[in-house]
Amino acid sequence: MEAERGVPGLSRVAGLLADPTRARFCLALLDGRAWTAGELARQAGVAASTTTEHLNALVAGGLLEQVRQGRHRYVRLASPEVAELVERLAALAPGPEPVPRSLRARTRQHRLAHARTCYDHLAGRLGVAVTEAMIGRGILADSQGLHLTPTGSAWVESVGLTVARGTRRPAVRPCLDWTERRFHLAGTLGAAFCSHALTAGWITRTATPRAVEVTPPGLEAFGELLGITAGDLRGAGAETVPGTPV
Amino acid sequence: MEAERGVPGLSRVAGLLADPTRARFCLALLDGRAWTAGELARQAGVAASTTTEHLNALVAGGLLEQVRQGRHRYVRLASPEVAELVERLAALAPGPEPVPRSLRARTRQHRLAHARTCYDHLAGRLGVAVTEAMIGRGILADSQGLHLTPTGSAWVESVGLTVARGTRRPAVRPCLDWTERRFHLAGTLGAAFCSHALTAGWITRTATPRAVEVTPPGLEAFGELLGITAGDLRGAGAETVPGTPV
DNA sequence: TCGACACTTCGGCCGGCGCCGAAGCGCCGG
DNA sequence: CCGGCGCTTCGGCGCCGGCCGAAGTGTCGA
Repeated sequence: MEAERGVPGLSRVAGLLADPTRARFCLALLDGRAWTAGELARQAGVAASTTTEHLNALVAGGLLEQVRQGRHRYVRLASPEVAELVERLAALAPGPEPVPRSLRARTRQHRLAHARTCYDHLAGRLGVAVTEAMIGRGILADSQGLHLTPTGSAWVESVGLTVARGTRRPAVRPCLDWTERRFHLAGTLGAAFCSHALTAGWITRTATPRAVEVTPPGLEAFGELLGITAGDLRGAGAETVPGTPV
Repeated sequence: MEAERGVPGLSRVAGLLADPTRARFCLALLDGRAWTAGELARQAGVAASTTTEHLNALVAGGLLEQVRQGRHRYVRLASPEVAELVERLAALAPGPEPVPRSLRARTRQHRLAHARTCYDHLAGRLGVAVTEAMIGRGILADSQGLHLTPTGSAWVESVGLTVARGTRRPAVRPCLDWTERRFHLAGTLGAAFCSHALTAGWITRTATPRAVEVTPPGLEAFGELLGITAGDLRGAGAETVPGTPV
C-alpha cells in the first residue's frame, strides 16, 4: 500500500526518544543550554560509555547538535522544533507525578515550580503569571488560538523587545509542559521576553539547573509592565508541602 | 536529580511510535477516518494477532480511540493533537523517499500527490495551491508565523466557513507533511475549509485512501474564490514519472 | 614530560519485545 | 441453528538494543 512513505523516518525519530535514558537527556537539555557528556551521564546514572552511544545516536538522528571543545563534548538540542517536539510528547502523557521523598529533592522541586526556563522561554508559576497578565492586559488574546493583539504589538515595541522575524516559528505559541498543567507563553515572543529579562537583570539563573530567580528590580519591572505582584508569584497556596517546615 | 519528572511519560509515548508497524498504523490513520483492525493488518502486512496487540498498546497509551461495532473494531487517532504530533515527528526525519516500482503503486502515488487529506485538512498540490492562493490574496500573511489577516476574516465570513471557536487549537497552522516539502494550511481554518469543500461537493473521496478529486463545480468555486486554475493543480511538471507513459 | 581526566571503542551479557500460529470467543448472515 | 468471519488470547521463538567494564585515545595542567 502507500501510506508507508515516512514510516522509517517516523519510527526512527520516535525510537530515539523511546529509551528512558535518552529521554532523560533530552528533558535535561530542555533548559536550552549545552551540557557535557559527563554531566548527562551523572544526571542519568549511567556509565560514560553508555552515554557516548546514546549521544552518537541522538546526534546522528538530528535531535542534538554537538560542539567539541578540548576534552569535552558539549551537546544541546538541535533546534526549537526539537524542543517543541519533546515538550509535546511529554505533555501528551498522562502523568500523576510522584512527590519526591528527600528534603533536597523537595526544595529543588519547589524552586522549579516557582520559576524556571523551558528551553528558551519562561515556565513555572512565573511563566504562567506573565502569560496571564499579558492576556489580562489585552496584549494577547486567546480566541481561536493564542495571538498577539495590536495593543500587544505596541507593548512589545515600548518594552523594546527584539522579536525574531522572517521565521516560520510563530511569534506566540501556548506551551503546556509536563509539570505545570496550565499554559504559558512560548514562540519567538516568549523567547524574546525571557532573553530580555535575563539581560536586563530581571531574573538570574541559580545553582539548580533550569531554575531562575526574580530579582528586586525584576519584581519592580514586572509590576510596572504587567501589573504582577509578589503575591502572584507565590502561587495558589497548597504549594508548601504539608508537614515540612521549609 | 530532578529533570526526570516526565521521563517515563515521554519514553512511553515515543516508544509507541518507535515500532515500524505501529508507526504505519498511525500514518494510515492520519487520513482522519476510522479503520478496522483487519484493514490495518492487511495494510501493514502483519498477522491479526499482532495487530490486536499493537492496537491495545496504542489505545492504552491514549494515541488512539476505539469504537466496537458488532464484530468489528474501529480505531482512529484520539485527537488533532495526536495527529499533529505524528506529523511533526515524521517531518523531522530527513527522508529521501524511494520511488515505488509497480505501476499500481505509481498511479496511486500520483493521485495522492495531486490532492489528498492530511487528518482533517487538505494536502498534496491542492493543499499547497489553496494555501498559497490565500497568501497571495492577502487572506493569510506569514510574517512571524502564518496568521489570518483582517481581510482574511472577512473572506472567511463571506465564504460561510464555520470555524471552531473557543478552542486552544490555532485557527491557522502551517503543516509540513512528509511527502510534500512545502507548507499547507492546517488548524481549525484548514479543517473548516476541507469540511466545507467536501459538503459543498467541491471535492470527493476516491477509492484510494486519503485521495480526493476536484469536481467541475469545485474547480469553478476555487477559481472564483481563490483564483486557482486547473493549471495550478497540475503541478510544476516533472511529476510524470520518467519512462512511464501513464 | 608525565599523570589525571574526559571521552571512545570493543566484547559480551541479558532482558524485552515484536512476530507468528493455533485455538477460542462472539457476532452476523443464511 | 449453524457456518463463516473478525478479533482475541496464549505460548514460544528469535532478534535487537541497552548496559557494563576494560582497555585505548586525545587533551589539559603541573
